[in-house]
Amino acid sequence: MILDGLATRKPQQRGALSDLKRYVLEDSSFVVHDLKGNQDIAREGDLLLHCPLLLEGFACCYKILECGERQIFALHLANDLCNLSSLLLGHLSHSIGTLTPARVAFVPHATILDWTRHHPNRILALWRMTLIEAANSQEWVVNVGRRTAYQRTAHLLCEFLLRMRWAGLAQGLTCRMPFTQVELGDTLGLTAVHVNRTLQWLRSEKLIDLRNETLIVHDWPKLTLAAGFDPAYLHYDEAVV
Amino acid sequence: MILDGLATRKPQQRGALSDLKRYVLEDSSFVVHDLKGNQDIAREGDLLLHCPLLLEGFACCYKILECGERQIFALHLANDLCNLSSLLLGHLSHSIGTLTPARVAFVPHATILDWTRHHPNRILALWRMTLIEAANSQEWVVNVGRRTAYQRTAHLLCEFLLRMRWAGLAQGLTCRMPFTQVELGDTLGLTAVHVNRTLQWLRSEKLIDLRNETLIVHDWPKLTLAAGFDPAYLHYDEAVV
DNA sequence: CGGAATGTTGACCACTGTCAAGAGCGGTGG
DNA sequence: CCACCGCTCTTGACAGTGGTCAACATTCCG
Repeated sequence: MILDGLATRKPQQRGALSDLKRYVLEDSSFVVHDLKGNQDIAREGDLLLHCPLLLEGFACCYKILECGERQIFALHLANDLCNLSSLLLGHLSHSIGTLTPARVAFVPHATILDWTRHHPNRILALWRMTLIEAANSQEWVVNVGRRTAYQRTAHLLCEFLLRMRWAGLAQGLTCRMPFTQVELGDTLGLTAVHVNRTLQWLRSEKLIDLRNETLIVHDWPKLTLAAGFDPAYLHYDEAVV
Repeated sequence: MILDGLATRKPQQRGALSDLKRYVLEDSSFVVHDLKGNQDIAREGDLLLHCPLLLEGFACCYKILECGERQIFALHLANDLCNLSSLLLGHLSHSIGTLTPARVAFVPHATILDWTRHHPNRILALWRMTLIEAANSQEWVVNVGRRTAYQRTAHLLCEFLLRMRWAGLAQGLTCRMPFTQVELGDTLGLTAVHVNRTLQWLRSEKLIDLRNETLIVHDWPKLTLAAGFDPAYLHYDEAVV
């Protein structure tokens, strides 16, 4: 049943990521930065020696094209590890930036590697996390490649609400969503003007409300239907949280 | 320099994947299937107990929408391991299918896990491989989200030729590319009709030729320029091949 | 040789982008 | 406290990229 995903879930620590987070916070080798909105955490081409762990706020992964256009392909909520690829891959092939004021812990690679030492399962947990991110990007290709603006926008809202709920950051069908329409456009592969039109359409259909940085879903079943949303790709049950 | 990526490379075995392949072929626990074109290797929702290793031919990862449209988000050449996610993630969130007649070895998860036993670096090599795939999907989001049909098509051709070269499957600026325009459309998020128009445009600009299942690039610098192609996201230097 | 799949072309259309102007809103400084 | 400025949202007119549909050509293959 399509409502399954909305089943109440304990937002508490339940997996490897919270364990890693505890480990990191005990160690004192990380640095915390308070950033404003719209600031880069890391840039394409950078050679990172630490992984950004988002403690508060919202961040995203993006690329900028020659022509100056931006495409966001991943949103990060509080508690997300924003980039694990630098652990193994060398130069970043994308940028990472904040969308709102944010608090970011820069965790040295060495700390993460220490945490995995003698615990093969922990490596697998991190690997699993990157696999889930890959599945997310793949769904996003489908979204941008084959869905209309209306479906695509609905899809983003479904995904966002669900992730916020899982993170314990939603109340019922309501959650904070403090992004400008330009930022939503950069995520959806649309212009801000068209995001505006699409949101109004979704509102006029009584599916959602998105105002004052707050998302309210009025009709989850219809929204998921309109979006063609199937949360399987989020692999929540297997997530490391 | 943008031509760097074209530097001649030894296509031979040079990394973990060839090592894994050798290991697998010595073991006899895998099964080889000969498939026709357009056949599924695995379907969304399947619970795999083995990883498909493509020995010959071309395959792809894709999803089908409710409306029946297909989006391909990854192409696989001979020697590619088509899906590592089943090793850690349970039910497949996408389908895998052949594009041409193909020979596929189904390698039991256990065999792969055996191969990693006592070799932590091998786990990292596989993990790195999945990270590179994730970077590929991310670039593809940018492609589909922000580039025009013309740029996007040029980009696919750049990526494809480069990967074929690295796999030792190209001669100079020529390689096999036996896909229908419908399949290219499913990859590019375009209709077959528009793929046709776009390819003709690229041909009229003397950048490429794509006929008889053969891709010929006439002007690599102009093609990469038109595409805004930067091969960094392919992480070739770090690939496990 | 004949039928199916694929490629090609043209006419037409609509989804989404572009441009421009104005409204609302919050922050800052005089 | 008010004026002003900048950012975001909103709206409308218009344009163009890419989709749809349909017919026909070509290639492939049994």
